[in-house]
Amino acid sequence: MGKPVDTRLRLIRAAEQLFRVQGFSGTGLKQVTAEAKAPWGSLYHFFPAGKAELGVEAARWAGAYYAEGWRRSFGWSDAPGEAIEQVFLMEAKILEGSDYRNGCPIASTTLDIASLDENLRLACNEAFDLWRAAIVAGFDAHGAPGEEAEALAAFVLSAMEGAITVARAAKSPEALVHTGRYVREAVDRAAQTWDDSR
Amino acid sequence: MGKPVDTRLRLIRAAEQLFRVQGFSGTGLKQVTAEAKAPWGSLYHFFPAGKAELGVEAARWAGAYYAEGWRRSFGWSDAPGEAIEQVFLMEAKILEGSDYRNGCPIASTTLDIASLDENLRLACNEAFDLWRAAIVAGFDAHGAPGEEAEALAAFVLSAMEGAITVARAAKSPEALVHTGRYVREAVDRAAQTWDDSR
DNA sequence: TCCGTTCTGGATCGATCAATCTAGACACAG
DNA sequence: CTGTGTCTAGATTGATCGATCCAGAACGGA
Repeated sequence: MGKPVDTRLRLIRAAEQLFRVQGFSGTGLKQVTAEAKAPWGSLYHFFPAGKAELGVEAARWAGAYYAEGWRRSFGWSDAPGEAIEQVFLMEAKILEGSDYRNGCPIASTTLDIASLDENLRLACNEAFDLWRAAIVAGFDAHGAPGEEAEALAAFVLSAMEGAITVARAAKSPEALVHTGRYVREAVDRAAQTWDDSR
Repeated sequence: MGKPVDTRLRLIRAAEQLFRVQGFSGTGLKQVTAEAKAPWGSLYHFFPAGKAELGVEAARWAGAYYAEGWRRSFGWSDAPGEAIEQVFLMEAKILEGSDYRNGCPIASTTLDIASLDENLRLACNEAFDLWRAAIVAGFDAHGAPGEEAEALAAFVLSAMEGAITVARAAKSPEALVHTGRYVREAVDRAAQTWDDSR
């Protein structure tokens, strides 16, 4: 049982990485098996429904993995605004370190195929929702009212996704740096009204 | 000369519309010619370098077209923050009216191919830059300092692009509504410090 | 009118796509 | 040992991809 699960996970992770660079439609299944060093036959053994099923699993995996990253990030600072700005700056480092190839697999899958495949759209939405929930939890811990936490988290997530897109087109961290600063200010300003009963 | 220019433009606009829905890689050239009601041979007559050249022209067209939209939007209100929030709300209406298919052609092209084709990446960056410049001009008209106008415009553009992406995955205008409100507050707060010598 | 350029309309190509199918390797149960 | 189900390995398929090629229609100037 060690090998099979391993191969399945390697396929998912390879797909997720390729989707980040070149999107869902731009990624061939042969490329995925090559990247994962997995046999072609295994792909349809683990994902009988083919590419769409692999895409759903890749979205699920990315959703869970990066939600954990958001959760951890709130431990970086007592001020939620500062913690979130650090996420923007860290993302800028990741992009720079990959020559601006390493984007968001959920965003690229959403723009490629969310309008054509309802299952994939739902999987992408669930991933975004996990991230949004992780940000909401970070705000809740600082005593934010539920409604404001939800709206603010949607704003943080949207700003992050857009800044990554613009930064990749420009091959420059500027969009992430500037956006991170304004997002931080918005969060700080909102947090001033919360009763910080940590 | 009427017909040829017309066919060329129809191909560009058909490509731009299809890229919005299903991305660059997800769009076939045969689909473009069908949508444009243009003969297959004309495609390689007007765009000898093929799909990449068509993508560059589509990005250029969208860049110029929507830059004009940003410029007009600043006429909607004397307060730049309010004008920008209106753009977010109008975009929400556009998405709702197209069942969340009608996204941003530049964003989807960027995530699909910017890492693989340098010319297309530059074309996408130029489109984003035109939009950013249009927003900067709107801030300048209200007496914003140049450096702050640039940073704030990068933030506005990033937030808009990301909110569109998240809204499409969710098939809901919420991300655009919430993000628009926080962006408006950030712009209003910045604008208070400008000497409005209109 | 005639000629040359521009554009159209498809046939066609090799490559690549996602997907199917089968044969055998392998682990484990009895 | 034998039998059974899981996973591997890759050949193969039909469809579709982007791209090439060419014959001829349409147009405009001489």
